[in-house]
Amino acid sequence: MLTKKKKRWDDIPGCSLEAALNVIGGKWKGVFLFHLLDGTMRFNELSRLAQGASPRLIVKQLRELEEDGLVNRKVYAVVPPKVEYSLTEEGHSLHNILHALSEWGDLWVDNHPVEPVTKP
Amino acid sequence: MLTKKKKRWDDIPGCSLEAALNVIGGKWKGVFLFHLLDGTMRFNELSRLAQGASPRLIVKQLRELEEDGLVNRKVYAVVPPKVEYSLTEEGHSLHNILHALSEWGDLWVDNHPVEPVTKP
DNA sequence: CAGTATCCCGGATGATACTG
DNA sequence: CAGTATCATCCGGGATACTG
Repeated sequence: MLTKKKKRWDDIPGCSLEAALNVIGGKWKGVFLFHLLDGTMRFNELSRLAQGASPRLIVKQLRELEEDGLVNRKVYAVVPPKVEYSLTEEGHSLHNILHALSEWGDLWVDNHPVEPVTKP
Repeated sequence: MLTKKKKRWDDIPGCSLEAALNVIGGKWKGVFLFHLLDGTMRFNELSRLAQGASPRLIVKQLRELEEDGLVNRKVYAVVPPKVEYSLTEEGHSLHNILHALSEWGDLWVDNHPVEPVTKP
């Protein structure tokens, strides 16, 4: 019998670049990974980063990052609950890429001012 | 009066990293950009890279890349039609990032073998 | 060759409410 | 605090056919 887990990158088109983007490209994944570079964070802190996102989505993104081996989830058996998220070694291996993306995005945003443009 | 163009990164959460991922994160954008690093390509060549994608999607991705200033589209007034796509300077500025992503993706895929796993 | 034009679906995301 | 549960929605993307 086969257990075939549905992976988001099942459809790898032979291109590892696609795989990479699938792993870090989720809605808030970049932001989470980037901020986790600085240390562990709790669920609430991450929530605050993802302004306006519902807990559901946040959990989903974090679970996927966990499944993909980029993030650790440590649950403390206390009440009220406490859960800490941190990067795995593999997660930290994204350090350079995440910073590069951030810097590139910075420049790009500068060079591509968001319209509106006032029209006479 | 204001003209407000709907941008895919309208919802920038203050994080330039998100912006970057939104720009290069489309289904085939990474692949297209990566291969365009090596030179200009025609529509058909790009289509072949995106195995199984419908022309509609391909056009859409290319148009977005064009709008975002990463890709040039040069139309030759000949018949049969000939259109060449190439990277702008801004597109080329992604060189390092694209290669880094590709390499990282390579490693990651190696370390995360796709199931299925045979179960006794 | 390099696209358009339609129709359509499913997964990704949102909103709201509830709980161990 | 850190989530689940449920319902609703949106739109990225697929399939197919047609054209200058």
